[in-house]
Amino acid sequence: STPRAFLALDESPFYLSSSAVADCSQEDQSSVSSKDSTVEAASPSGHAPTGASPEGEHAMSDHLQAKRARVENIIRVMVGSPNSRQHGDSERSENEARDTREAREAYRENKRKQRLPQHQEHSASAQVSRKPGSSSSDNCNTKDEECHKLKEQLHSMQRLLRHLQEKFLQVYHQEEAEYDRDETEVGVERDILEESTESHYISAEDDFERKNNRVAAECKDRIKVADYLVQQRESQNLQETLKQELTRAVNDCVDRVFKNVSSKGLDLSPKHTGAERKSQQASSALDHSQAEGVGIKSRSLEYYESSEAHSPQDQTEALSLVVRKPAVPPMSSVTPTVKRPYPVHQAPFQFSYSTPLHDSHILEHLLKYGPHSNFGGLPCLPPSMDRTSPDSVDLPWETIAMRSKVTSSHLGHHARPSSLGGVTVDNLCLPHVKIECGELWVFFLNINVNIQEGLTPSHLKKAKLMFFYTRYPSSNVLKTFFPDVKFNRCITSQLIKWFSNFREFYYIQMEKFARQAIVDGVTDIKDMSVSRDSELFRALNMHYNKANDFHVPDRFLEVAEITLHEFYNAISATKDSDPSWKKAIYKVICKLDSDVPEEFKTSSYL
DNA sequence: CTAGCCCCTG
DNA sequence: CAGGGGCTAG
Repeated sequence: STPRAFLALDESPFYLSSSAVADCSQEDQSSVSSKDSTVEAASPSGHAPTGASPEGEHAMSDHLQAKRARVENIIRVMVGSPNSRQHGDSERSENEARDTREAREAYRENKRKQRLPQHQEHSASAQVSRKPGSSSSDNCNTKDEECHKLKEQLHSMQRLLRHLQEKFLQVYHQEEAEYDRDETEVGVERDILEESTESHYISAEDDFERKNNRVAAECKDRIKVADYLVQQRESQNLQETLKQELTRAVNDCVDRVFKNVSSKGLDLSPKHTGAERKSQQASSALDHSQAEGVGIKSRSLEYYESSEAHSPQDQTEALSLVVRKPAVPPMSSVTPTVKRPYPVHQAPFQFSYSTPLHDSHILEHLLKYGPHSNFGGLPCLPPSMDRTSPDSVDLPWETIAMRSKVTSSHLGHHARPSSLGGVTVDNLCLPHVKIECGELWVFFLNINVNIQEGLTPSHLKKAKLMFFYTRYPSSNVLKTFFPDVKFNRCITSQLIKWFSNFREFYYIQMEKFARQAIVDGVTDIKDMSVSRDSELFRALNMHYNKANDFHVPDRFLEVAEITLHEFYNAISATKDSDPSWKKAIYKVICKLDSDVPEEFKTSSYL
């Protein structure tokens, strides 16, 4: 396996969190508590000795040994006392073991300090994760659990980053005397460090988002300074090695997360043309889910290099994320891909805005105003919708959160310990840390944001298809058939409004065709049937099933025919002179509702 | 009073 | 399709 330097001690949080993720089926408490004991047992035996003790390394190749020597050199410089790095190259191998032990000891010291607060952090995050929007519906519990796991992973990564930053700052403070830098700046930096460690160690009730915000901001600032200091060093070697060895680890870490996520179906593909989107929607169509049920899997394999088989359910759920917020025009000539400032080998995270939005804008905004500010200042985002609704203030964030919801759930259900587990800190590219840190933060914050979506275009599509079964759905029906929607007054009335609009169109068509039949001289009702190739059906199908990818139930044809007859009879009897003549018809039609098939209950049926 | 429906308008 | 006004039932 990959060589593990002292920094690999920080793996333990990752093994920890990945095991927690793997155990996601367990209830929250057990997984949280078991995970600590797992670390206790696995960390000392598994990583530190193999990586650091001289005895167990005979099998190690020369290349790895050289690499390890370089890393340990870094360690010595970063951890050891100033005089310990004064010795020449000849003494180096002699002192190597000792220095490594010192480093390990120093790190253990560090780790001991972290252990206690770690518990607090976990329990705190557990509480926080439970809080948002999970009270009402049952399926929220699993999501919360999954969110919780991911939060723990984020915590772990934060600890890793923090540790790295602290190491850099140690170097920084050592060099203070030598370089005699500006006092104020130094003070500021020290304050930042103290403040951050404090806030992270005693943040039992600290808000998770706020922590993230601060971590990202501090990370930004401190890494800038640290980067500068590293460049100041005499040893170019050290600088290069540091960069490579340190950042690649974080990159790796991020990549693993993203890779894992993308393999779970999150839309991470670098670009999606409109045609691709359309084909996605087509292939995700309803008729695949039950009766016809073809080609679901092929699509996922086509887009994602997943080693796991996707169940159809997984796939359909993931696909719902492809849809965009209703406030934004769904299709734009511009590909809504966010470009990254750095080329990355992994698929970039993609926000689905109709206007190109550089993620640095998002980051900048986040760092300034935090996650719960709205994005009104960003020109590419639609203005917040209903300002009077308390929920809508955060809408732009929920837009982002839409993606992360399924992400978290998939991670929770299928995370493989191997993929997220062995994150080694043997690769760092310092200039990249800043952006990776920020993106990582944004990514996890997305997951953390309350799972609280508005109605999306795919919800609308689903509602239209449901109309083939029920013209007058009750609120309860709506709630049960849109389980991925957090219902509030606003959302409910919007859904009801949708069906009201559907009915309106439906009845208008009925009246129109009934009158047309009368004009055409139809005398016998039997001449007015509604079949799939009749003009009336085509009009209706075009409205409710535009993609024509759903098999309209026969019952709908019957109901339509009955409705047409009702209108025909009423008009023939000149009842339409009564201003409320339609009410009688409505009363008839509302009794013709049938049950919506169970398949529609799938949270992201489309 | 609120929820829900209808109607009309943009 | 959303907003808004009018209306009704509970």
